[in-house]
Amino acid sequence: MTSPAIMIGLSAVVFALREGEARVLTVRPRASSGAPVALEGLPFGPFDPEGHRTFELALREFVARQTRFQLGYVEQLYTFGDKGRDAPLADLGGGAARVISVGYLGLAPAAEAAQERDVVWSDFGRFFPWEDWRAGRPGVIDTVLAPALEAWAGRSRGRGARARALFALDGALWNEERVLERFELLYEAGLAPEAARDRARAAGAAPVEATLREPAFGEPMVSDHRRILATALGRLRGKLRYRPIIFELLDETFTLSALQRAMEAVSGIALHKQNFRRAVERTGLVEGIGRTAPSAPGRPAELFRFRRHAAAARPSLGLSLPRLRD
Amino acid sequence: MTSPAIMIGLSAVVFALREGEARVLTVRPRASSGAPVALEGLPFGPFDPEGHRTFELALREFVARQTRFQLGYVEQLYTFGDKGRDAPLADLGGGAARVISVGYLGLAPAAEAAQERDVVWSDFGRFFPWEDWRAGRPGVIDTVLAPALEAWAGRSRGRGARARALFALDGALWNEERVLERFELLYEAGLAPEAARDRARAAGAAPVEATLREPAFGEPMVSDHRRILATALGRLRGKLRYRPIIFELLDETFTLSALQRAMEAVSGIALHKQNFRRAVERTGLVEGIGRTAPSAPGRPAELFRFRRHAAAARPSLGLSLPRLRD
DNA sequence: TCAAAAGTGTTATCCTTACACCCATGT
DNA sequence: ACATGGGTGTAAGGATAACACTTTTGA
Repeated sequence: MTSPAIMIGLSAVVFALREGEARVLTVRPRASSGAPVALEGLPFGPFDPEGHRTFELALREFVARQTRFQLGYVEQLYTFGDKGRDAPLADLGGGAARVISVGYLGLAPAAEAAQERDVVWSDFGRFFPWEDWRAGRPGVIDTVLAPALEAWAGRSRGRGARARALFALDGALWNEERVLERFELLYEAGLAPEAARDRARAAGAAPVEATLREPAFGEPMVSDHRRILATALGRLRGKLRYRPIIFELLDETFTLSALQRAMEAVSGIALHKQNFRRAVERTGLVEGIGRTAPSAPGRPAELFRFRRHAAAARPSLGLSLPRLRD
Repeated sequence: MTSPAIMIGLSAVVFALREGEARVLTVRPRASSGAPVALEGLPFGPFDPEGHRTFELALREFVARQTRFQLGYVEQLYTFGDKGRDAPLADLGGGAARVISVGYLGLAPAAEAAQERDVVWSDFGRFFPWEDWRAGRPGVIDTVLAPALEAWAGRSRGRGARARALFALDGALWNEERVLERFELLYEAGLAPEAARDRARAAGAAPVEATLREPAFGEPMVSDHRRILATALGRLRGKLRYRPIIFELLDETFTLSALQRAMEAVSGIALHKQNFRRAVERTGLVEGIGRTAPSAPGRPAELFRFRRHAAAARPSLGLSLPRLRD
């Protein structure tokens, strides 16, 4: 018997800011008939060992092809290889290939050219409604998630403790970086729609589409793309603190408020204005350019610029996230 | 024309403490004749998509088979897929397969069963002699590396600045986490023996063995294993600060000095005793157990234990690294 | 009694947090 | 003038870094 083929796929999580909000690039795949299918996914492409010298080059190329723009910052996230998760292009070549997908995080500057059809910028709140705490604790946590998780935990001490720590229940503190663990908990608890789909598929049943969906659990995505997205968001949030990475999302010049709004949009928490500014100043990562931003209601704000050479000297320096409220 | 096969390989960087020193598990491969070949490598095994449900299970299995012991903590590091790097098992199946290797970091407790022949614990100073600053700035940096890097940099401002920042030249501060960047710089500068080997291979020449080697550049390893090792060491050093991960390397009970020595061995820097202890206490991650360590020269030390449940509540809490000298 | 390692006290300084307040512009 | 957002001062508390010192054992 011959060993089954392995395919390598590349998945890209591309973040950018649009109108001050953090967005992800998603693709609405079309069935062969031309009709759009229900679920969105991440830009995804096969890795061709013949044509591609490195993963990163291959990724940049197919993202450019699918979305018509160039990525800036790119970093490898994780390689997903579990059996049992749904693999979108597994039967592309005719045989039943095992797909290993290498996930990448990409950051794009705010201003971007027009998109292709079927490639859209999606607010990530659609996929993780519980991750945005900028306007305070999201209601869905207490109204939907907490009861559902409690029911799942039952009398298991371990499950209960995990749920409480991850979703800030019973006075536990919110940790914005643990995006992946939260999603995995919801998956494990069977609350993520993907869990039911994968179970059905494993049992050999036809894929069940559009069962009644509770929006509080987030929109599902194709394959394990929501897991890859969660990995990317968690990684990016963690990196904000110790890499000057937020500037990859901003324009050449920006106001301090725009910088703060960008940090807030990505991290999902509200920041304390004065303390944030002081902390930014101390890092020496930005400098004022003596001009002010074009008209807006209120006092005009000074424009700043990222000091790339200062950052190169100390690449393990990010911005602190002074929380506004507890 | 048919697409060439892809093989997935798994590489393991397994760290443990032996006699207070940080060691890596390395394998001395044997040529088919039975004679040992020159270079060591990491434990490496092919991933069989048929037999293995997940990468991690496959990794644990083949490490157990090659080394006769079980891993504790395991985490994925990075997936290496560049063409041009040497791939050790590429011709196993007869054809010229492209090998993609998924690197893993594993941590093993100090006490371990006997090894197989050809599997040895190696001090990582052998591979990175410039990474151990516990006894002060390593001499090789100024005697060998600095001049060699300077010659390579020539009048290039960028190269010079990178070399100075990474190797703490001209008063720049040492950053113990940037292990990979330092190795990549040496590789790029052609100072790592692997660079010459890979160039020769790319040019179609027979592998050159045992050219005159400067020990200050570190012992080379098979394939790109030294790069994987550098990735692992850098990742582990970074993680010490924000995950209670050092305890994976210690016994059930340990003295505070042993804890400090472990942190020092991994991070490669000397720590300030009192400030380290105060910082450890503040975290609440350890508790005294009221007993003292068995006899040793000097005053007996109290034994401590890792408080696993305290760590579970705040998994993003590591130990600080208060430096002893600047 | 002395070497060796464990363990304690104390201070200056810096960073973080949390207040409350003033400034410049468009309408 | 006033709403709107930009920008500043200051003080308490905690963390860090840098000192030097005492304690308890085995040889």
